[in-house]
Amino acid sequence: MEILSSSGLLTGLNSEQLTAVTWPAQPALVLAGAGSGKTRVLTTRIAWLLQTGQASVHSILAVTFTNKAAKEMQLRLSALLPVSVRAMWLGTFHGLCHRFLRLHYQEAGLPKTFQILDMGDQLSVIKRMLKQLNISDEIIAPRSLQGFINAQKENGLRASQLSARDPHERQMIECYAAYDSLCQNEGVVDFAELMLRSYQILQNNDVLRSHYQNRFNHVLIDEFQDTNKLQYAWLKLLAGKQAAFFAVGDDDQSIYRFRGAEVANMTRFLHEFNVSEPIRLEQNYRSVGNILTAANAVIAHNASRLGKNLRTEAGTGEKIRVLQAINDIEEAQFVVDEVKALHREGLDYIQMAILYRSNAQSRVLEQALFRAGIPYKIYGGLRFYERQEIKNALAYLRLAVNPDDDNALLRIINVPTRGIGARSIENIQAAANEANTSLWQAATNLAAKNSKIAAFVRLIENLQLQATQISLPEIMAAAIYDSGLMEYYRTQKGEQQERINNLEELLNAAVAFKPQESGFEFDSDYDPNDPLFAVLSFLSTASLEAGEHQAGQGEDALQLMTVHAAKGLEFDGVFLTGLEEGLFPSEYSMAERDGLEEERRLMYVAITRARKRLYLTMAEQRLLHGQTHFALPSRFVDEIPEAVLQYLSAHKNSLIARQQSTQRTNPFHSRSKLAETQASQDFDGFQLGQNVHHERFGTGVIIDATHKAEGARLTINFGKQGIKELDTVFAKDKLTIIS
DNA sequence: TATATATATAGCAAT
DNA sequence: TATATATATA
Repeated sequence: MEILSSSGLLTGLNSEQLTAVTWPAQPALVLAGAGSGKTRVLTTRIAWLLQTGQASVHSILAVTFTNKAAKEMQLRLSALLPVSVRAMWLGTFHGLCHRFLRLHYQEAGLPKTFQILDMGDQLSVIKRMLKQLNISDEIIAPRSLQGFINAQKENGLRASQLSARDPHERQMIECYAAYDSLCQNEGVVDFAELMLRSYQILQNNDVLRSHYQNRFNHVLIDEFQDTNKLQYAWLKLLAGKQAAFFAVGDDDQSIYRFRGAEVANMTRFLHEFNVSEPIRLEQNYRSVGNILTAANAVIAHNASRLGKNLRTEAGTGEKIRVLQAINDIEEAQFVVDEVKALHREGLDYIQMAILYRSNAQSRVLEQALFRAGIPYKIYGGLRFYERQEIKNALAYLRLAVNPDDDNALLRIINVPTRGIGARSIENIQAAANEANTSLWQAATNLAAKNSKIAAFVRLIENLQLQATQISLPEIMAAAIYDSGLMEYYRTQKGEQQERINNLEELLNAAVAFKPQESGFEFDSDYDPNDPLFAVLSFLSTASLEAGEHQAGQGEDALQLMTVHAAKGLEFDGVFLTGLEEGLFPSEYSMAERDGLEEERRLMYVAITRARKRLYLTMAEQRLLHGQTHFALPSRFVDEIPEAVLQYLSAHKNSLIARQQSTQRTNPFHSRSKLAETQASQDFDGFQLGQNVHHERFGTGVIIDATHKAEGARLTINFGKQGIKELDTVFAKDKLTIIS
């Protein structure tokens, strides 16, 4: 073991990890369980390849899904070895494709200043296009078209490669084609287009393809289970015949099917690369035994798995605490009380997280935390770069560098209001259609006749000029102040201080921005001293890292996020909230094929975030979208062995272990008084929120009811049996009220 | 043309 | 709940 002793790199690795890290230059699939040291394996392998001279920084392609993960790897790598990480192609799929397209914009048929559409931008382009084509929302819903287009692109398919099975689908495909040509005219690309465009260039351009295939001899991919068809194809194309394809993933943590991820890529990989057996990392360094028992038990309910069982050398630890609250407010209060108690015992807030299935659930928690004066930080939700004032300010900049961006123009032509109303905009659009030009071009033509349009044109022309002359922060300031945007928010009534602060924050971000660190590759075409270079990098970073902007980092604050956002993170204490049927698993998932398995994997991810202490909480009643919902505890809680659970009840801030129920199926059969009074309207002898038993469907809860001419119609959630609608006229004697 | 108010309508996870 | 659209009125 010469290498071992000569280098500190490999010390401390267990034998599974060592096998993975020092795997020869051959394809490998590493099946890495949660908390098994996956990131460590990846970074150590890269360092080892570099140190032993098997690879150079130029010959490595390393891909992650989030910017956070990419930065983490950069950081750890530079701690291991003094390498120039910037020269390495290490980044997210979208970040690397963006870099590629900026480098090869000519081959890609894109303008040098092309801009990126985020989901919101994409939706407005689609709406605008549908209006232009005179297609109403009822015939094609903008959101469904958006989903359709993205799904096709993620499968690597252009409109021309699709065939329709019915007239509606034919229209969707026509819209897809129209959308693509609109984007092309306006010089904008959406997220999926970044990938597809890069892929197609590599596929069609022999020179470029062989250049990159010769260059990369090691291709490493993290979170492989979340790759979609196109991403996998892109990786294979870049790897070529001779590169070593090193894939790390966990099929049990595949939670992005809704955006095209295919777990099947893992088995496909094994087959296509002739890998007989994956390398399994099953030693968990994160959680105590009880938590792992729960995670293993839950995930065992899934049928399609590669198979893996986590083990730990830590003790069993505490039991997992379970609480069912009367409603969402009480649930939040319980969490707050527990957080306070744990903090008093010496646990830092930053070591605790509250997780939930959907962002809408954060509100109640936030209020309770705010009242209690606990510092907290929310991830996700409305991100910094998605706020309207930020998007408005950036739209000025986008228009300045790329005047064909109609979306940007429409966004701010009358923000702040400058007398260009709906009528004037229609005129501009008509003129643009007539002459087949961009809106900007049409506006400049109309400026002679309309003084208000003329003023707007002058404003933008001035910004355009500045974009070639002055520095990024100065241009940003011009976009915010000269446009009148800041003044607009200052004089608007209502609480606009937040928006003003955000605009100032945006200015700070522009001052602090370092284009060299933005993952932009230097090319002879770009002069790093050219302000345009900085503006383009800044705008792209804003689109690609919309969520990463974080104020007050390093502060001791409780972490709030969705389970999706929590993937890859770990905390000493985790509160998993809203564990109710219909919410988690979500009701949408139940209608989809294999939807439940995906939700279960999500549950698995959630459980395995916790190191020492885990709480599972749920509410009998909660307010969602302004309506009261009733639900049973999530089936996933039932899937955890009772031996590792401890049921609690919340009473005046003190916890009393609830008498353990002998009924395995429903430990929560006592109903609260409050819930009853709030749902006391009578429906032929039944009430909302009541637990009932049906001879065929088992135990369920009444979630909705309507009066009928005779009797009433009840909507009952029977958990595993699904949601059923029953008429009391027929079903009355089959139903017994049990609470 | 700009603004205020009323009413309908869809609603999950995120690079 | 948030957002879009319609309608009224200055």
